[in-house]
Order: sequence, then structure tokens, then C-alpha cells
Amino acid sequence: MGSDKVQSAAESKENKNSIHFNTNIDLSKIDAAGIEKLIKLPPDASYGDYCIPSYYLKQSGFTGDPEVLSTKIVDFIYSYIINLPDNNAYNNADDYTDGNVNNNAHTNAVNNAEAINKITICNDILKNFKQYFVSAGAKGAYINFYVNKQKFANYIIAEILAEKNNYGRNYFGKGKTVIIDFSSPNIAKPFGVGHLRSTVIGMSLARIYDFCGYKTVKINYLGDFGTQFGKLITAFCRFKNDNLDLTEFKNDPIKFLYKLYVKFHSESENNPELDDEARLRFKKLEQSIIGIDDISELLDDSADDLDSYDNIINGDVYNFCNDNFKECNAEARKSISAKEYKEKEYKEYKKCGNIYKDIDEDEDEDRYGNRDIDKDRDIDKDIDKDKTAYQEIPGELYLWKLFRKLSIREFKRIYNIINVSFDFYEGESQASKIAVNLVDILLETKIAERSMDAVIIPMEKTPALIAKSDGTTLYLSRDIATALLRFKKFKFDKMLYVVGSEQSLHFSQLFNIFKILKENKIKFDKQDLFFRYAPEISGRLNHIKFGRIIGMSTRKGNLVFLEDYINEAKEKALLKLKTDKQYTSNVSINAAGKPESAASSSVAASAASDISAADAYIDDIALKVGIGAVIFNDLKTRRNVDVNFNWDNVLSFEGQTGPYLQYSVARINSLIERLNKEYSFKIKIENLYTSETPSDIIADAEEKEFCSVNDHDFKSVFEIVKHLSLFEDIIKDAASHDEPSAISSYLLDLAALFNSYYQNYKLMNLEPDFVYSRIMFLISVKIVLESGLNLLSVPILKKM
RNA sequence: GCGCCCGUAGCUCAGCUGGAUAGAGCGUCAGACUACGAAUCUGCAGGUCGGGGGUUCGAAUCCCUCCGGGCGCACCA
Repeated sequence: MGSDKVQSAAESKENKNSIHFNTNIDLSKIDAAGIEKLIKLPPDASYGDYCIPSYYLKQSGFTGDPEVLSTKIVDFIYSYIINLPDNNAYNNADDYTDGNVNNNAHTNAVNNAEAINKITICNDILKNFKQYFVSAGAKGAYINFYVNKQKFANYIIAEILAEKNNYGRNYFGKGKTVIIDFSSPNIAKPFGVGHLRSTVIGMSLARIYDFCGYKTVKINYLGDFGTQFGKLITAFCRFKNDNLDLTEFKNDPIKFLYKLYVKFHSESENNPELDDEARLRFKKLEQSIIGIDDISELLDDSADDLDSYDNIINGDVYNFCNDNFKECNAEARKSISAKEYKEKEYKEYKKCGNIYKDIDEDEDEDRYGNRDIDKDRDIDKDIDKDKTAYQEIPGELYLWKLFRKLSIREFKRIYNIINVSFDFYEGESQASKIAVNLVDILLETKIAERSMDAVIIPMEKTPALIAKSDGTTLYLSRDIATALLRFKKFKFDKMLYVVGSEQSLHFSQLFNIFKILKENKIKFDKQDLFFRYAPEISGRLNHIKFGRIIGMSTRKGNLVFLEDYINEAKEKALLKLKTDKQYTSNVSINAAGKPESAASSSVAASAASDISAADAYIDDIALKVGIGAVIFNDLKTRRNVDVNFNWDNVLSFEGQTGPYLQYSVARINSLIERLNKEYSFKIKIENLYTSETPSDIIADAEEKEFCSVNDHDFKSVFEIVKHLSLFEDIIKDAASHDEPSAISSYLLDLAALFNSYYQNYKLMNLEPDFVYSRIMFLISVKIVLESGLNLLSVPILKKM
């Protein structure tokens, strides 16, 4: 195939003067990034290794039939690049312009420095081109390029070995700050699969952005406020003597609170007074918090002073609750007429053209997609504006603080299991005070207006409600306040809200509000410094939405706890490990060697502790496989599509799954270890792919040829290396689309390529030099696979 | 009713800033463990890219429209 091209090139060289393009090109306008954009991968390697569709060049000023154009360009490449002797590189500005690259240069005075610069660039391009490309060809509308495969492959392998776990890292987002708001569970509600999606997507995005050079700030915005706390507090006080297992409260507070919550709802169906009490208790709570100047101590969840259990369990708070219970009832009774009025008003509004589902079927949701089972959306929470009665009551506050603390503690435990961390825990409770001021300012500036006693900001479609008719704030107003707080603190360039797609309206309203604030910038000039940030936020916010998980309902009693979910996967992995034939041999080797996380204490291993060490070792692997399966399952498809939940899919470890990727890594490790031992190489694998320790083979890497076109496995090796070379682009792509699944797909392809290679080409019993070079190749594959898994937060296993 | 998202092989999904013969996995069927780990690999079969228009040299991809599914549409979060 090469000879044809050389032939045609030789012909075209003779009439090079006849080659000219319809328009002048100014090379200076074509930057590296611009060219990079034009380069595509052909669908089949037979077309070439890279291609540029000539119709893309129309944007750069070329005209004419794409097929003719591609032929002309290929001719040009042969005349001016490929067939040009090395010693005849461009060396002056005239040569440069003679190349029809910039005819205007003749008429304008040539800027010497610029010209020299261009010559340098030109020579660099030529040098690089000739070094890595062997031929080009026009086929249809495409210009296909063929790389020097051997050189290319060796270059990429050496590059990966040199950069190690920084291979693919880039500076796309250098100097920019991105805030990622994710996970954000509702306190006092269990951590379910709905939260897992946000958690896993957010965590992955954080790692991806970090890898792209952004400064990333991970924030967990806790739903630590709202009616549900009134409900819990009410239930806790009311059901005190009603079979509540208080030891469970201490041992597994989340499940305890969840049971309380469920019990509240089943009881309140027959006893609406409970709802009234809950609203009242929440109102007291809210007022207590707003009344506190510095709530930082209140929100401090780091301290471990949970002795307060005893106070509560021993009755102090109970007594308080009971004392106030009567008062609550009295307040609730007073409120009935107001409540009826609100209901009536709401029904009137319904008649105005909006069509709603039956109210009775409505369910409320927390911010991050888990369904709540409230049925009181049609009932105003406003009961009474008299607050003097509650000023000295810390009881609700006390319980709230405890529930909050316990919940956060539990969440952290779970985050730890799946290796997720946050830079900050924030809560809605922090924002309500500012939100109140904010509403006033928006009213003052006439950006907001009153409507049916509430405060709204008019929008093209649904008006945005920012305060209830009783003056209290809402989710939306607290989000505005939170964004301001964050901007003040971080001056972020970008903020991502990783929240389910069902909240699209909420976020489009939020973003619209900031757009309106920007349009009204002038009105903020006289405000406090703090509110002067308001107009600057527009355009920085992004809703990273994701589809719902279908078929895994969180309705009453049906909720799947994340931990149970992971345990299910773990059990299956455990079963597989124990029935696997490999189990015995692996364990005997590994447990005797170095159990990864367990039994480090049993240094002098007796037979008995060997067994327990082995069990712990296997247990740890099973857990990581389970986690890998669960996490990858959430990251392998595009965010936006709804996930049809199916236990069989999640618990599958074969095919396009997390465990398949983990297995591929383990297999490489095992292979390298085996060869290393067999051939008595002294390769320290650990040193090869972490950047801390300089590797002893990097010096080699510069000169070493890792592969040659004559190798029997070269075709397969090259294919894999080419895939490795795409890693950085994939990461940028994942970042720019906020789409971790791009990495998932990439890794699956890479693993498939590797496994195919593994199956088809055996390395044992081959020449030592060859085997050594293949180990280097395998390490480069391993590095990329592991980097990718890290970006997805999928645990990496040395063995499995 | 209005808005947003989704519709590609039996199932689950890639491919979507328009570009060369639409790709995987699972499942089915046929093969491969006396060679480095079978959580693997090799192969067969399977598609009017929801339907219909339009733009274009060229559409799974962009526009319009219809159908089907999901979600949302002011005092919940």
C-alpha cells in the first residue's frame, strides 16, 4: 500500500506549482487545538490511523468539492512534507510563503520575528510529522494518515511509563474553581439508592475535574431542615412508651429514625393531629435556630459528645416533650380555621386552569430524589404567628441537633465504605436566616412581588415562589442564599448541582432568578457587599441531572438501604470466591503473603489465625467486588437515561461490569508477578506506577524499544496502545459533558482489548527480552485501567 | 394542557458539535481451560436507529410533526 502512495506522490511533486488552493490560508490562524478538533478516527483501521474529513476544512476557508480537495491536500503533503529531504527544511520566510501558505505576506511587510516563529513551528510540525507519519492518502472526502506504528507505539508506552498515574492528567481547568454539590441526603432518612446515584456521579465528577486541573470543592448539602424534623420529634416524644427500642436508637440510629418516620405516617393517617403537632414543632425549631446568632457550634458534627443519649433516654427531654405536648395540641386546635381557609384557597387556585394530579396521590421528595410520604402539600404549615411562647424552649433544638449529628455520623460511615469524601458538609439550616433577608431585598428592589400573600418572582412560565404566606422561606430561597454564601467563600467559576432530573424546574427557576438579578445589577450596587455578589453568579451554575431509578421504589416499607444493597452484591461475590477453583490456591498464596486489609496483627500466624486471616482477606475482596459492581452499574450509562433497576443486572459480574474491569487489573498483576518470578526479573511493580518513587526503568524507556512491527503480536499490541493514547481526550470529554460514563465505556473497551490479547498471545516461555518489554507494555495498560477506575471510584483489587 | 428527558438487536446500553459498511454486553446457538486466572476468550444468528416529513452532496445524529414511556408544573424538600 505504501508504494502506491509514494508513486502518486512522486508524480504530484513535478507539478507542485500547479497546486494552489482557492483561498489563501494563514497558518497562524490554525492553532494546534484547531487542528486537533479536525482529527477523527476512521471507523476501520484499513482507512488509516487518523483522518481529517476535508469538508471540515471549509470552515478554514477552503472551498470546492470535498473529494477533489482531499486529493489536492494529500498531494500537497507529499510535495512539501513527506518527499522533502530532511536537510531541506524551510529556512527562510520566502520559502515559507512560497509554500502558498500565506500569499499576503508578499504585499505586507514581513514581520521578521513572526516569520521566524512560523518557520520554527513549521519545522517542528514537519519534523514531528515525518517522525510519526509514514504516509497519507485521499479516499473520498477523507484525508487518511498512517502513522509509523512502531514509533508511535513505543512513544506512547514510554510516555505512560514516565508519567505513571499522571498519564492523562491535563490543565484544561487550570486556575478555575468548581464546586460540586452532590449526594446531599435528607437527614433522618435512610441513605437509599436514589442518593447513591448522586453520590457516585458527583464523586466521579470531582475526581475528573481534579484530573483536569480544576480546584474542586466537594460539598454535601444536607437536608437538615423541614417538616420531617417536626415529625420525627413528634414521633419520638409521642411513641416513647410504645414499643420503641431505645437500644436500637443508640446502635443503629438511622434505622431507628426510619422506623419512627414510617410509624409516624401510619399513625397520622388516622390521627391528623399528629401532623399539626409536627408542623408546630418544626416552627419552634426554625425560630430557635433563627434566633441564634452563631450556629456554627450547633452545626459542629465533628465532636463525639453523644452522652446526650442518656439524658434523652433517661427522660429529661421526654418530660419536656410531654409538657409541651398539651401546648401543642392547644395551638393546633387554634389553627384549624386557618387551615381550612388555606385549603379552600388552594382549591380556588386549582380552578384557574392548572391541572394537577389527585392531591391524595401526591408525594413529596427530598432534594435529591428520594420520595417522601408526606401528604400535606395542600395544607399550610402556617399555624400561628405568635412566637413568644417558644423562645425558651430548647427541646426541639436539642433533639434536632442530636438527630442531625447521629445521621451525619452514619452517613460518614457509609461514605467511608464506598470511599467518598467531602470538603464541606453544609445544611439548609444554615441558609434560612440569609434567605429571610434576601426575600426582603428582592421585594424592596421590586424584583419579587406579592401574590396571594406569598412572595414570588414572576417567570415566563411558572412563577418562582420564594416565600410562603407566613413569611417563612422555602427550598428555593434557601438555595439562592446558599449560592451567595458559596460564591462569597469560593468565588467559584462553576458550580454543579448533581441532582435528579425531576428537579429540572427547580433549577431552571434558580438559574433564571440569577439571570434576573444580573439584569438588575444596578439595583444591587447600594446593597451590602454580600448581596452585591448576586448579579455575578448567573452563568456559573449547572444542573447535572440524572435519570430516575425505576423499579426500586422507596415507598413505605419498600426502601432499599444502600448498605443492604452493597451487602447483597458482596454475598454473591463471596459465594463465587468460595466456589471458585482458584480460591484455594490464591488464598494460600495471598493470605500467607500479605492480607490487604485484615489481620495485620497476627504476625506469628498459627494455623487458626491463618484461616481467619484468609477469611478476612476473602471478605475484603468480596466487599470491594460488590462495591465495584454497584458503583459501576450507576456510572456505565449516560446520566440522563432512567435506569431500569434489576437485581440480575447489578449482581452480574460478567460482561460490561465493574468486576470485569477489576478482574482485568487483577489478571495483569497476576501475569506480571508470574513472569517476573519465572524470569527472575527484578521489576518492582509498586514503584512503576506511582509518581512518588522514580522508576528504575525510565532511563530505559527513552531508548528501549518495547515493540516492533515484526513482533507476532504487534497488531494487537498496537491496537491496545492506540486505545491507551486516547485516554486524555476521553477525560476531557467526560469533563466537558459532565459524563463519567464516557470513561466507563472507554475502560470496557480497553479491558476487552486486553483480555483478548491475553487469551490469544501467551508470554510464558518466550525470549526474556521480549517478555520484559511486554511486561512494560502490560504495566502501561494497568496504569490506564487503574487511573480510569480511580476516576470512577471503583475499588482496585490486586487479586480477586 | 404546558415544559423537560428518553425511544437504536429479544433484553441492557454505546454511537448524537451531521460524515466512510450502525457497535458492545447479556441471552440463544456452536466452540476454547495437559500454556501466564474461564469473573475470560473465539465464532454464528439477530437492527425499516419509534413513525412521517424537512434541511443537506450526506441524517441514528440537526429542524418540524405525530406516537409511546418517564418526570415536573406555588406555599414540601
